[in-house]
Amino acid sequence: MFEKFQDPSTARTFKVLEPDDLVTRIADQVVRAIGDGRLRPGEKVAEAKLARELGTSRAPAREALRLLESQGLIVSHPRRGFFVHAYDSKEMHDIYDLREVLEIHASRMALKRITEADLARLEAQVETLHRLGRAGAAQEQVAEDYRFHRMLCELGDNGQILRIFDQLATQLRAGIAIVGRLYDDPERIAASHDPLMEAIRARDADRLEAQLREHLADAREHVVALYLAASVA
Amino acid sequence: MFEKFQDPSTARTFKVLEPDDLVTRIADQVVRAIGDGRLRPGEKVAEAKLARELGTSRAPAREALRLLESQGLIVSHPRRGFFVHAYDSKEMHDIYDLREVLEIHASRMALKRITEADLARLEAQVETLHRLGRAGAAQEQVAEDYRFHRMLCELGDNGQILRIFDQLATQLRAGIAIVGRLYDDPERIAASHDPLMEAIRARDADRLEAQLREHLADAREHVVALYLAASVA
DNA sequence: GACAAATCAACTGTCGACAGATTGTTTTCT
DNA sequence: AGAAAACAATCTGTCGACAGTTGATTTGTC
Repeated sequence: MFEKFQDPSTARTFKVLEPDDLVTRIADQVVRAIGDGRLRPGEKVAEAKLARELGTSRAPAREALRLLESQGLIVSHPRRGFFVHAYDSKEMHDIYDLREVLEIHASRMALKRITEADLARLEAQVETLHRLGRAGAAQEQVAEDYRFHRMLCELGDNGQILRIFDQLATQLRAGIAIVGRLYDDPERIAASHDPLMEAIRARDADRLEAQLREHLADAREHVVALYLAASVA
Repeated sequence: MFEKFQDPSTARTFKVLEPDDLVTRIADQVVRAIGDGRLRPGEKVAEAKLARELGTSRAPAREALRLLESQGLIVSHPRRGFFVHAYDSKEMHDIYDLREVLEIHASRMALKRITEADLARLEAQVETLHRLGRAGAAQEQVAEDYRFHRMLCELGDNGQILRIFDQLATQLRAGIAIVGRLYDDPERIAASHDPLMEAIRARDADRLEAQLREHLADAREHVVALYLAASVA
């Protein structure tokens, strides 16, 4: 359900043909609905209604909701149904806190083994951010921003960390979309990645850690504030 | 499905009555089966067969497997079924690596706010470990060991980290049970927690970090080695 | 008019069924 | 005998159905 953030580095001649995975597609619909505000935090997501609207039976709809529940985006109350997780500020804070820890650890590992080719890919990604920044394409920039950070985690070469990163990313989507709509300065966002790249290029782990902390603290502030505003409104 | 590791600190007069959650109970059965070797890593877990044997319909069996999949204990190949995740040594290493990062971070946070009452609870838990060690009750000691580490994470007061810790714990159960059977010196295990407690009592974060690294490296070594032995055998 | 009981529509948990896919086995052909 | 093809058994993905709940609405009582 997360194609945008998936690994583009695996060089294959042919793409693996996924049998149309109904569950994944339904989950994707729900994530999207939450992302663009059709589903508000706290709102009920009835599996029966969801299935009816999508023209499927309840079984796959239910599975999709369970999947999202396991990622934290949905919560369920037995016999009562599924609801969009309404994060409070503490929870949003916790998510970013965890993200910070993971990303710093992964990137430290990454610096130990990063190749020139990896560096080039990261540079290219930052360049993409700048391009989207100049174009003012905030929505897409958010996705590419995540991709940059995901690449960094990937280079850390720990599958579990990558798995959790993706879970966090899913949870943050609710906030991301909002931020994407409201961020006023995409060029600043792009520019904020330059110091990270410098530290990476210099292979200076301590500097990178410091920069990441700053970078993420900034993102956290924006997302938390805007997410909460959207929840209440 | 994880009662043993759940938070015992929440003081309630009455326990919340969970409606008999079939899914949870089925998942628990599967975890247990993996834990005590009835299901081997890599083995197929057919939802149809599982449902038949448990006397339920396929729907809840399927959901239980999906749940475990989201925790990483089960993997699924579309249209082919579910299988017990056969971890390789790299994956086991990754799990412990992540666990180390999380636990160190959580316990650093914990030290900042730990109260005398918390300290007493931790001490009591270590005492339990010693008691079980002297009794040679390896199996139960493993569970209580986890509980100690979970308490530490809990004191870090980050719900996300706790959530991930539980996911990791589920994944490690496969290895845990084996270790529980094979560990030769439960008293040594218990004793290995003493230096941790000392660092905590002294509120010395750096010392605690060093001790945790050592402590976990030790556990990792045992679990990885024994898990792999069991997979091949 | 406010509150409690009765009513009702919609939903969840679970089930059994069916079509198509997959795997393992038997049969057929070379 | 060995490879290929046909077959059988089993399983997955999806569906529609039914009973028991839940939350909302209406009705009835003071």
